[in-house]
Amino acid sequence: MEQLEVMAEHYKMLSDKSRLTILACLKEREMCVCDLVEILQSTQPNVSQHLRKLKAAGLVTETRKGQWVYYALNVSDKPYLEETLNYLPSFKEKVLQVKGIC
Amino acid sequence: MEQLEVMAEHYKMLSDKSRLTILACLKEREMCVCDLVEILQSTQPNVSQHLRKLKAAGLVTETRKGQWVYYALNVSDKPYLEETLNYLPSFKEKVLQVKGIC
DNA sequence: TAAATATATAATCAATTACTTATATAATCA
DNA sequence: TGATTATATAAGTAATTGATTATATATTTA
Repeated sequence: MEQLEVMAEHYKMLSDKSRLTILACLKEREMCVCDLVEILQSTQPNVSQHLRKLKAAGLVTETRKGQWVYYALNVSDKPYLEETLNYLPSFKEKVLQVKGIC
Repeated sequence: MEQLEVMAEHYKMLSDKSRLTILACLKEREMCVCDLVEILQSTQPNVSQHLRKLKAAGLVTETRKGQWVYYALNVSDKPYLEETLNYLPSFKEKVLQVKGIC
């Protein structure tokens, strides 16, 4: 797939409020699904499906840790994404609030 | 509308290959619809509709010059877009090729 | 091993999307 | 003024999207 198509696919990942929120949270630290369900105030399948898309597009990586699956941001090789994500509003506070729930 | 929603809407404008191409061209200079139809190898209504969306989202401005309507990039007040658009491949050559057709 | 917890997947559905074709509007020119 | 050129709008359509509900899988713990 050519460069513009890849970029378009990546930007599509940023074109949804839920996914932007997920990415903003993952900027703070890696998080498990239930953390994100809590922050997004959404359902587990909904969050899982957004994470699946982000993973398929290569924007996040997945690591199972026992019962939990942690997702981490993976944009260091995509500078046009990394830069633009720096402009997302901070979710530091909300991320701190769910710290330790899981 | 809140910040994340606005950003999501803007990124949605970048999530389509045709619109990314249009934006890459407008980085070079303002262009009329028929210029862009030529470069995109698409139809006039198709290009017009993409431009309408870009205009509605505030990413381009429109100026009629006689018979032609010129569109120009309008992202200087959206730094998270301006930066990321710098990573688009250059369309300088293709833009030069259509110069003077209209 | 059975129950509980965390996550993934599948099916469904309403809404949105990009494109096409046809037509309307606007400006220029003969 | 009528024809031509440039652009916009509208209607139709197939494909995609995000969300929901139901169910399956995987891991831990009692």
